[in-house]
Amino acid sequence: MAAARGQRGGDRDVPAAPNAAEVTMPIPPVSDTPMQRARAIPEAAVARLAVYLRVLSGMAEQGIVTLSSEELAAAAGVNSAKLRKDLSYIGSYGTRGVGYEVSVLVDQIERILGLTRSHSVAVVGIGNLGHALANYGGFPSRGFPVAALFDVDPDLVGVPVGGLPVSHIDDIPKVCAEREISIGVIATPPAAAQAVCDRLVAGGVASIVNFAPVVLQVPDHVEVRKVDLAVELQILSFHVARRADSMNVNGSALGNVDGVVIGR
Amino acid sequence: MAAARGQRGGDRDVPAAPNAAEVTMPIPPVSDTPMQRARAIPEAAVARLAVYLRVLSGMAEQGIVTLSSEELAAAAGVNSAKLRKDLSYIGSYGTRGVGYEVSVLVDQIERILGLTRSHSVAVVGIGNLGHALANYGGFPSRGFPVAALFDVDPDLVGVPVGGLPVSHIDDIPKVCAEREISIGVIATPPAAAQAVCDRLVAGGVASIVNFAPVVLQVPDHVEVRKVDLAVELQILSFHVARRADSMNVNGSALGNVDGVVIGR
DNA sequence: AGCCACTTGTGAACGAATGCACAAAGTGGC
DNA sequence: GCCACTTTGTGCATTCGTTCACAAGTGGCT
Repeated sequence: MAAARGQRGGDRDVPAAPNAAEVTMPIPPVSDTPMQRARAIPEAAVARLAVYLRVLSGMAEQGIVTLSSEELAAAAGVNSAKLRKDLSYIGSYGTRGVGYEVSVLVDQIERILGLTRSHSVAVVGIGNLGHALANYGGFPSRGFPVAALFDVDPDLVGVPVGGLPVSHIDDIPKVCAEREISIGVIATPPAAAQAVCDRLVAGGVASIVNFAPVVLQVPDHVEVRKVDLAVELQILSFHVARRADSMNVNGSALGNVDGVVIGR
Repeated sequence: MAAARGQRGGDRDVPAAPNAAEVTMPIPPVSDTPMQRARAIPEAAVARLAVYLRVLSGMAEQGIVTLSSEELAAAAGVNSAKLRKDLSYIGSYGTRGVGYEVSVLVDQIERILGLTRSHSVAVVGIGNLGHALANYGGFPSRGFPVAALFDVDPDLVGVPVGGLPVSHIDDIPKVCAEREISIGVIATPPAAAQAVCDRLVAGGVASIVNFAPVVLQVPDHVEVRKVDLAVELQILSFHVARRADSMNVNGSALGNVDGVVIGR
């Protein structure tokens, strides 16, 4: 509804679909963390920081050295106050009257997001989606090398996909431990997802991205992020219905019979 | 951190990267909406309703007729109070002392989410991901028939993918209008995304799912949901870093040298 | 019929996230 | 060296979302 309307999450996010939560680090009355200022960064802000980082990388490539919160906010699709607040969670790296230096922000956001180390990723389920993920060049370049692939299909095991041979899902715990996988991506059919998840956890993986339309049950120390296209579509559907309703209510559905509105 | 820990959004909630917002329908002092009670349903609740719907469908297939909020909540990975509140937004369809009838809930959630009509989907960008989406059987069966495919590549135009011939992206506005596409899915490389988005909008599409890692600029009446794997990975990376930090702080990193923690 | 055990639906308290508005801090011009 | 201008960083009010806790209803049992 705001002027600068961006996108939502998925909540993500939530949503987008956000099971809200603070990322507070209780850190009892122990002194303060020596380096890494990093106190309580709201979950939502973390997601946005990742977006800022991408926008900033693009800016850096274009040779932009300095920019104001207003400019960055516009490019990231958020309002400038929110942007400044988000940045303030990670420290004070701007110069009043001037703005921010792109390279500094990039460095700091990378530091906070833990991108100074690289995190090996395992993809489980080499179907259409798994293939796409295994071949996608965007991750290795951003510090997320795909270091293991798994599938049940015996015909697929051993076959290299995107330069990496596929292993059998029974070997998930062993291989994950060996290759120090930190993030598991589940791209299997729904029925297999929970079993795969359990094996990933057994292999020491504590971070999972789940593309399967299932609610995974995991121990407390494991973090799951869900990506569910069906849910996204249904959320959009809801808003379509909402819009249609409001038109019917204040009468005069602007000439659209039912369904898609063509004009505006 | 709660006991029943589920997943987050992609807010996409957060998600994932959620630009929070109410779904309030101002509906001035006009009487009350005649049918469709549907007043202000929080964005986050809508995302969860979609999840409940999926869980409930599974239950229905298993022949479950009735269940309590507690049971459904457990299966959906949320706490039961939240679940009941979410359901209360759409009306009172439970029976005190007994619980909910699965089929009733399914019907009502489908009604609220606008799933009584089907919504035609267009997929733009028939690369690895686009292929996966075009072939994925999960959407048609849930009321989201894929009715158009687009790509720039002339070699691909005309070729049927998943039974549907690919059209050229220049024809997006025309084809979308003709086939009454209500949802566009962008699966192109980042550089092409904004142009594709503009054409979808020109074709009357007011709901977009964007897989390209770009912030799309759209007019106010268009709704964009972003699905960004890189962001998801970075959020997980953040939490990994957080966890590692806290271990170093209260001393005694349980025998892990640096990086992945194997035990627990 | 009356009581008991159970489960929903929701008011109200709490907590998190957003947006506003301004003081603080720096720059460049004169 | 001072002033006018710009832009950050943040306290505060507000809005949005989650959780608690309990009254109100329902079915089963005696």
